[in-house]
Amino acid sequence: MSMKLDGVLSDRNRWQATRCSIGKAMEVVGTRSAMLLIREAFYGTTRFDDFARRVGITEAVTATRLRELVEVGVFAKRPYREPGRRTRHEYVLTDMGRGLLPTVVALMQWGDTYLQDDGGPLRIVDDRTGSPVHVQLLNDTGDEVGLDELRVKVNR
Amino acid sequence: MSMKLDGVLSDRNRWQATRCSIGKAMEVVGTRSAMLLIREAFYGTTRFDDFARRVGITEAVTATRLRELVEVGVFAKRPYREPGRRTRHEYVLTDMGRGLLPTVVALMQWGDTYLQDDGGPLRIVDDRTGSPVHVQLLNDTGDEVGLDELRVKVNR
DNA sequence: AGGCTGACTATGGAATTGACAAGCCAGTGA
DNA sequence: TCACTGGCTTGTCAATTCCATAGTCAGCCT
Repeated sequence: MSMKLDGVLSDRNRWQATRCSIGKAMEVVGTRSAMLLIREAFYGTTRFDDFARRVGITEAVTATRLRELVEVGVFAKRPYREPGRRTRHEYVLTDMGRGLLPTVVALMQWGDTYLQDDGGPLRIVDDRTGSPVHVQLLNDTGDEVGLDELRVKVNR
Repeated sequence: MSMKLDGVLSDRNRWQATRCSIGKAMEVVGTRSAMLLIREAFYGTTRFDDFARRVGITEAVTATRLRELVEVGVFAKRPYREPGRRTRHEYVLTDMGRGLLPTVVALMQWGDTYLQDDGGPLRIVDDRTGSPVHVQLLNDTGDEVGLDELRVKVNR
């Protein structure tokens, strides 16, 4: 009922997950506001006020979080000018930010399944086929892999 | 460069994500300690002391977090008795907890790619084939779907 | 009876997160 | 020139998260 630990990892008392990517990731996007801002960006939002209003957090929190996320490279801040308007900045996801798509969809899928009575308010589908989209663990040949078939190895 | 919003959702100013599953999920597992405890459970840890020591958080935090996670149903607390020992409790992931596997692996994969210099310390492989495991967004026919091909619909 | 161990609980303090409210500033548009 | 607006910044306050240290408690072992 758990992953298999390989070689030197097999005695869990003899190693520490000091550089754990999960821990590092949580320090960057491990707040509600950060995750919701990223969700909102996936929905197409790019402007400060829209972020604050649509996510439902204060402008102060929005400013702080966006600044941090720009700093680590999840968002890029780009100048833009609507005709007859002065220059403003928009916040767009970088490659790094877009790399969070599986995480965000996985979280949403989990929330839909276990925290909502009715499967959740929204559904994500493939625009071409209309079929529902879900997050899965796959091996190289495209087969789904379950928890019991996972093995943790030391990299390299 | 973002998801498509369907029908009534298409004007992002006319609706609010009040029951957003991502927000709800983040309130349950949106702390570093919660996510690391769940990671640790995937590695096979079940006992209080082991959780605290291996994750590297204090016993106080461990107790609080495990209590909350048992309450929401991510962990189950089960009595066990080793021969010649008194009864203790172990913490095991429920179905709900195991449902977080894609989220945890997605986070790890993202951290490995964008927050580590060398791809991260650990690697998860399929125990049967030895091939690396990764998280992907798939439609019903098993084809990968990118951000631009996603459509958000109202559930019903 | 007394010690040991695993599993907590309690206390205090620092840092982070977030709400609410107010203020500021650079252009437009009138 | 003056109000307005989008886009922030600042200030205050409460709650949460985390660390460190110390203490408790049940029952098994001797």
